[in-house]
Amino acid sequence: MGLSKTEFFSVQQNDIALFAKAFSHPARVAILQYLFKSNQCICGDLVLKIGLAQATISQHLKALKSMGLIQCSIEGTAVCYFIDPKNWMKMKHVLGDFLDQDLNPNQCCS
Amino acid sequence: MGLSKTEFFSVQQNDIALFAKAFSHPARVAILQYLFKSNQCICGDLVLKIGLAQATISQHLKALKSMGLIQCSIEGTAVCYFIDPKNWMKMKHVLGDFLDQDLNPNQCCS
DNA sequence: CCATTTAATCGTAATATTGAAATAAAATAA
DNA sequence: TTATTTTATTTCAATATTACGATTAAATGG
Repeated sequence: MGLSKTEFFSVQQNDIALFAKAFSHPARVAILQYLFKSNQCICGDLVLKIGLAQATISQHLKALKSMGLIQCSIEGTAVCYFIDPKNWMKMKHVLGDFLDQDLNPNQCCS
Repeated sequence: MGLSKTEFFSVQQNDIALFAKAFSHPARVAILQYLFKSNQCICGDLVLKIGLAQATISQHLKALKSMGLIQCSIEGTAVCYFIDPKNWMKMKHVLGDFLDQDLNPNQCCS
């Protein structure tokens, strides 16, 4: 039905899925990498850098902002975006704990 | 248009997005967590454990398999799924490098 | 052979995502 | 005020994802 049954899952499982969704589009990955490299940027920088339309970049920025991974401050006519360090760390822990699961050494399908 | 412009992005950026997409649904997170805990399982176990329909679980398993994160072996009428340790490690490195980016200590939006 | 068990696939409906043109909004500059 | 710059929003089209009932397929047991 196109609607995830989130009520079937734990808060942690839904959190992992939500953070992963933030990175599930290469444009959002590119935006975050650019923000890490340049420390901050405006929407127009990303339009030039990435090549997607302004409306599209703005939409991806809105998505990243609503997930809390980036913040912005208004500077005249420009809007300056930057990584939210606190939520980036939170995301790192949530996803890190999941990725760092180790395989059980027991034999499989015995 | 509903079609990601993958050609605008690097192989690495697309890889990160593809692996993240594997985790972007809580059912797939739950499946992987269960596989880590139990080492292996069959589709029917997950149907009971998670509560989604058999066809739905089967679809999520197919997605995880096509991304290389899990493998399976046929055991009579059952199909036994397990984590692919090699690709799990590869994914961990690809995503880990991205997540471990550090913030530049310089002042933002100066 | 036929029934049972288990999973994959097909078909379909509902919803979400992606992309961009057009427009609106908000701040500044002249 | 008017023009310019920059970004956000609206709207729409195309495609993808999620979910599940129904069916099919494949192996085993009787």
